[in-house]
Amino acid sequence: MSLAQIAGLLADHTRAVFCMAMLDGRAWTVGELARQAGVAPSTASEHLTRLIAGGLMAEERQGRHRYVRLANPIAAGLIEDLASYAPSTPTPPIPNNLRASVRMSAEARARTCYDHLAGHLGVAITDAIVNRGLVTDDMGLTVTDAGVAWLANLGIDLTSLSRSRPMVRGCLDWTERRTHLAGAVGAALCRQALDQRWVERIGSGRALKVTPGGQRTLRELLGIDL
Amino acid sequence: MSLAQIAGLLADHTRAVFCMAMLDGRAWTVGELARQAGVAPSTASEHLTRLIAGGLMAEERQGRHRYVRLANPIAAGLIEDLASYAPSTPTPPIPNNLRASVRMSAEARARTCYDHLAGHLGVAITDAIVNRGLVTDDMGLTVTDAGVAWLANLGIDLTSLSRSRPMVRGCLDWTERRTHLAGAVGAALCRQALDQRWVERIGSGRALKVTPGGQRTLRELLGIDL
DNA sequence: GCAACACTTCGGCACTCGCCGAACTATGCC
DNA sequence: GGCATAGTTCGGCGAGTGCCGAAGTGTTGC
Repeated sequence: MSLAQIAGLLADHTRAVFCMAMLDGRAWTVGELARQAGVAPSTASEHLTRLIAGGLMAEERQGRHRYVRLANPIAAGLIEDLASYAPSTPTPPIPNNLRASVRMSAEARARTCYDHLAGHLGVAITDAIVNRGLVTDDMGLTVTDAGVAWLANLGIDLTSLSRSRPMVRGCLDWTERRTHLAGAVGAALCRQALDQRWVERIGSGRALKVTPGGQRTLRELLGIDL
Repeated sequence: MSLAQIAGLLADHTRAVFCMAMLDGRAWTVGELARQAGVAPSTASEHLTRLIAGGLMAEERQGRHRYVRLANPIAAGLIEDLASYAPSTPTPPIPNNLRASVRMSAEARARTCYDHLAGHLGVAITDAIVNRGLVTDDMGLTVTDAGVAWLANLGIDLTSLSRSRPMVRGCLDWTERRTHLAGAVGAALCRQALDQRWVERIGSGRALKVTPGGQRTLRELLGIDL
């Protein structure tokens, strides 16, 4: 596998849609992805076979379903990096029925994006963190000293986080069309939010709901009123 | 520009060769790159126009020359990330005359690769650092606690380094066909090596020579005998 | 066993893309 | 001015790629 071949895997519109969809960290079936991208299942199947052969995705077969997800966090980071370098306006999928519409509005409020928080909640948290000077945005996002202290206060120790990925990175939010916080700190905050029950998963998807305790905590910590 | 379009820029073998060449951080002319990749100047010219239009490269015209270099460190990081995800064996360029041959063997000994150390020296330092347990290589390179202390002793404070890029990352060395140390720590070490005169630039290229003082220091710090 | 379903394989079509050489423009050197 | 050099533009060729629908495989549920 050469650089050109890896890039070639991401250089197709349909495969790129697959990758962006799978950035939520979940495993998708062939049919779901085909619908998401608007192509025939046969086409989707062939694309996924290539993505898996290239090591970007991993599969898990269960009965007549083939679940596909991103192979590892490094692959996810690669796709996030490329996506954030492309100053495109991502197009949100258009819900084609009532159930999809309800799910989408739930996801627009709060959801996970691979391993961090996205949606209105994710952007609100990011805004608050930047406005309070915990993270600055000159020449790429960077945690400030105040931010290090703030995170330590939450029980998140920067030095114990993975040093093989950026501490903070912007990730484009396709419902808000704004940047939300990704990277090691974004992931740690998301883990914290789930562990401390600031948010809870709705069903099995990526949608989240903020608990009453979470609303209180977010107001105290960051002055966020949802 | 969409994810697929950015990836498409890197998805061609010839353009990938251009990118890898420019990872040394220098500005190259169209003709140099054409020779490097083994294509006609007309082909190279078209490729470079596309890379520049896509924002990955920047150009600077001087007389009848058109110098092209990576647009910014983010683009360089993107290419490094993709390259390190692809476990390929990069092909070193073949020198076609004596002067090129001399320059290449100097570069094979020690050179810069974008903002860190490469060549025999870069790999030797990386090996020593890994062997001494300052950096581990399970699931992506990571600085150990011992490594944090060792770097602090050198005057490199991890918490003051850019938090918007990985602390350590592997970067494939095409003369050694091995991995050398990149990322924020790789860059800091390179800066240190130049500031403290462990190494000096030979001429205006990317080749470096190790000073007598540098040899002593490397032996004391890492047990490296060159 | 049979029907419904999820997925895969295959053949074929349309299209794009990379490449070259030839002709052309612009610059530098004498 | 005249010639060599660096780079660009263009037409055309061949290879590769994405797409689909039809047919086939394997699983689930009745």
